[in-house]
Amino acid sequence: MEVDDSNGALVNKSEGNDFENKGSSDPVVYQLVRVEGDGTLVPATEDDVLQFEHFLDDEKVDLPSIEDVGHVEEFFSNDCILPEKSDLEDGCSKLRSIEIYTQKLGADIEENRIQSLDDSLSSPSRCGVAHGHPPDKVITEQGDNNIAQQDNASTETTKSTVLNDCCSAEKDKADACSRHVDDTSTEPSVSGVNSSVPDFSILRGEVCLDDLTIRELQDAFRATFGRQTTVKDKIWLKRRIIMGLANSYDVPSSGCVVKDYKIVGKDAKQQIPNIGEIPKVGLQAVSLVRDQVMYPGNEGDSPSSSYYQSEDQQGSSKRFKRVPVHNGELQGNLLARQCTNKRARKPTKRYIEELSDIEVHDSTGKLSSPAKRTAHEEVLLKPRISSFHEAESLGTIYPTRKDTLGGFSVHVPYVSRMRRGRPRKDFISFVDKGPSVKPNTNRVHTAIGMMLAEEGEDGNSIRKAYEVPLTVNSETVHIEAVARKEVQNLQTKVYSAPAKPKAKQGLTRKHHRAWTLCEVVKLVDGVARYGAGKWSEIRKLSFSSYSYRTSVDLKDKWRNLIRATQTQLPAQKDGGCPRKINPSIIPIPPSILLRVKELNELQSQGGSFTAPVKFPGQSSKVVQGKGSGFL
DNA sequence: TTTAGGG
DNA sequence: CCCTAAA
Repeated sequence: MEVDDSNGALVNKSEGNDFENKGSSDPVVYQLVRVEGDGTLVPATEDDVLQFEHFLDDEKVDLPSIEDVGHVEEFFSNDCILPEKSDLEDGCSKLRSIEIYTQKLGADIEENRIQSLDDSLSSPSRCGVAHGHPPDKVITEQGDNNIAQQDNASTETTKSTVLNDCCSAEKDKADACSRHVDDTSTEPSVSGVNSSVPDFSILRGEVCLDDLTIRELQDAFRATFGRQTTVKDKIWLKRRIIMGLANSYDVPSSGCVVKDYKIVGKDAKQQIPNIGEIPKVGLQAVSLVRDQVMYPGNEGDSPSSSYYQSEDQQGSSKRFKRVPVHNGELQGNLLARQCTNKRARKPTKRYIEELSDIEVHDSTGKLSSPAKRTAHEEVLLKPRISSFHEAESLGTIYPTRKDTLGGFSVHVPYVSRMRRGRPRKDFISFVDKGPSVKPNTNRVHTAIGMMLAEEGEDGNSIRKAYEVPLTVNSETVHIEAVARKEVQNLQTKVYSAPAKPKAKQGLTRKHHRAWTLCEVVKLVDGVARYGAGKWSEIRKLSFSSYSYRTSVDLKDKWRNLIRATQTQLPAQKDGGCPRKINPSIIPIPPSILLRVKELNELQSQGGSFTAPVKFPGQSSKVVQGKGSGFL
């Protein structure tokens, strides 16, 4: 069931059992396990256990309400405990409770899922299944279930789960409508809302694809990959879905059951539980799943609930706090969090756009903003291949940074410099379909990347090359010219959207070039001659030989010089320089700084600009500065 | 395009 | 250095 992208985790491992109900007496114990990025299971640490412990306190007090589920979902999507069955002999009832709690969470999440589905109901064919079962009922029944389970557990230190095979009668209980929903979730998801007992078939990660119709398979495909498919080939669909679920390309096309990341034959279900893989922790068995719950998509709004977060433990633990928040508030909180995560920034127009984008999406009721925001955060935190799926499923495609060019594996959506405007559907599909679809383009892509990776003679070629197709750049070195062509090719091929001049992609950063004293002197000289602010003039006349210095650079440098005069000079007067002196950095000669200061004061206060007048005298000073032995 | 200014 | 807004 679990879709693991990069560093996430699979969800659970469970022995196949078909106990229909809680009456079962099969001894089951739960073990706390952390799922590492590579899919291996590691025994949970004390901290992990503690993290979940406080859930027990809340458990009976306030069960998550529908308003709460947004948060629950958030929690669930990040760090999940899911039941794991194994043959350990002893169990801790506390942790069992945790597991139970998770069950509730699962059910609640499902409720939420369906509710949001209902809210944003775009397809008339969908039914609000949640109506059939008021949340209270579900929760209550869950509670009953819990009690029974706990009793069982406390007496025999065993636990019976209510796991059902996905093809079992449990599923059949669902009416046609809910069935549809369930089917859509032939993949990582919590399901079985309308039944009083949580359907763990999905949680267990077992999926029967054989019984699905083409339409259902297509739904599952969409849920899995986040995009539509028109393929009607059942086998193909099955393969794709399973591949998507199992991250494997070696998949049989029929009779397959996705189980614990493994594809097993339908009949092989009863076979060997890979106990060996499960490190036994003294007490119990719970599988701690981080980062990886994918919610089944339903008619396009799937991505809204698919909610990946990759944050460190600290960040995740924050999420455990179950603060009852209304969805609206939740949005606000999350938004605020986003703001705090990002560097504080003045709300420029663009920023406002970004924010309002979220709002817009919210207003659609599709709840796509969380996912989008997630993508934002995630991208900033940790590049993950999965981002593409997210983005794709959102219908919003994030551009990637330069490292993209080497190949798909290094595509890193870079949101903060995100392309605005319409999503590049083509690009995503291109990415998704992989090299086989458009191998030519891919090769070109790579080739360009490699070519551009070579630094041009002035060190700016990379950047320029990328900018060229988008802006008009008069300076063109050879490599740039070639690159322009190719990149434009790419643009038309890959990004079918017309390249707006403004749609610059901050793919690369200009090669940093330390300012030499000579340059500084020229700059100061130029300022003295033409006046501060005439940067383009200074550049033309004084920096003609430094093609890599733009007028903006000059302006920035001058600003820095001004700052230096305001800080460095007094400090030098004080005598002691508290900071370590980096020998590789040549301090700007005080004489020059002094002149900068003079120029600045003169030009800023003087109002009427008379810089040229000062030129001769300053020039001589510069000579002095040069001769003062700083270089 | 250039300049000014925040990040 | 980057990114924008404004001129």
